[in-house]
Amino acid sequence: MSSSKRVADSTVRRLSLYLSFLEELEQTGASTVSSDMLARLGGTTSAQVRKDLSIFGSFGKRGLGYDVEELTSKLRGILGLEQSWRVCVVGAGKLGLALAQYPGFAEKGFHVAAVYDAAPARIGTKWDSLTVRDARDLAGDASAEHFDIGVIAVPSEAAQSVADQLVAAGIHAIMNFAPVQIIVPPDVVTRTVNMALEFEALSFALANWSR
Amino acid sequence: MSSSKRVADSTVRRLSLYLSFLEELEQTGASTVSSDMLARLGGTTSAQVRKDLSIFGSFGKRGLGYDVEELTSKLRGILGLEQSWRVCVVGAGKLGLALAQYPGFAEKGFHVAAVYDAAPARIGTKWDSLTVRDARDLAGDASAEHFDIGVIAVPSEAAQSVADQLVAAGIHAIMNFAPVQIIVPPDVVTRTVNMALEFEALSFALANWSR
DNA sequence: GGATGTGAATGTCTTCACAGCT
DNA sequence: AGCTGTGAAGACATTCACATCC
Repeated sequence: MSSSKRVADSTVRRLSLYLSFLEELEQTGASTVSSDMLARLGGTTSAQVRKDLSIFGSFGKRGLGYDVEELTSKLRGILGLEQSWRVCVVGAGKLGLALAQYPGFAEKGFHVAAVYDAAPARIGTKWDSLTVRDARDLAGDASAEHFDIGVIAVPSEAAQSVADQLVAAGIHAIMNFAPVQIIVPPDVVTRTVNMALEFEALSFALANWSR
Repeated sequence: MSSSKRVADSTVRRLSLYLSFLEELEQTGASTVSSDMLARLGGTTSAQVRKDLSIFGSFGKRGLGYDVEELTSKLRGILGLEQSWRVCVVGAGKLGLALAQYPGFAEKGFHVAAVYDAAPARIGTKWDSLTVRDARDLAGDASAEHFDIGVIAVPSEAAQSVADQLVAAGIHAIMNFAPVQIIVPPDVVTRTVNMALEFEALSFALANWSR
């Protein structure tokens, strides 16, 4: 329960995966699921599944497994998906657009409340119900609109400066899509999704295929 | 050299990061760099940097550090970025489009050679110099065009089936952007970029902020 | 019987600290 | 003196294996 132990990143990722399987299972009408089943779907071991879940409590019944509906809801709670988060996207290029419009995003409770850009040509553009705002208004808007998550979808050169603005605006969680490392104060959480990095990892694997 | 030791994923990611810093440094004209400098830029420790590099050889000079140009080229070699890889993208939606057109992609040696889609409405569409092909031609084209990397940019439901087709076409490296786990034979490398997962990790951090 | 929850053992990655080269 | 390269120690994550409960 909101324990003080630091939870490993890999654990959180797996919990997310388990949740997505559980949501599929719910559709099929399955009422119960074993750690072994979840492990198979997620490419881990049953022991791993049980360890992951045991960090947060005892959700299963020995001899039976886990109740699909109950575990789903527990995981949603743990991952903070019961509530809806207010997201502001900075950078109204292709990526920003894709994010703001991606439907699976809103479904999971990530509500894109605003989009900002610095380029005059983009400011004022309408996307569905959103109008691209002037990036300079970010700090002012933030206090009233209380954004939870800031998304950086600008070119590398501008990324750190945007991060600084987001932090100054009181945002404590940043998702960074620019392929650079971002520096933030310790009370701000950052994740960087760096596609170049991912492709280079594939390249490495191919180049060293000879093992 | 091309040793048989398994290299940790986290190490490969950091090598990628170091490389991108080195490329920046080259611009500034710096001729030498210390592990401590690289560590600062990449958010690790100097010991970590040295360990990472030492897996592949001794590239530095004691008392001096690393030669920027030399290390850059070594890392390119290790990551397989000296050669250019032939990429085929399956799924001509927003994401596929963004990838095919992203300039930094070609710069790094990832050459998008073909784009496929199953929807008749999209087949034949032209993007720059690329024409969207019929997904059913994938297997046939592959033998002649020798794709190195396949990119899955289709909805979840279709992802596994596309993966199977890529594998059947003789492709050994797959980058998956669908938010599902993909199953492939052991001689095929996969990486999944799952944005939902990343956002849920942020959500988790926010929800457990109370530490 | 069947499957969970969990200490103990194992394995993997990171950090320390220092010898050794320039 | 300065900074690398690396064995040893430490921290962390995963797997084993079994007592425990349905």
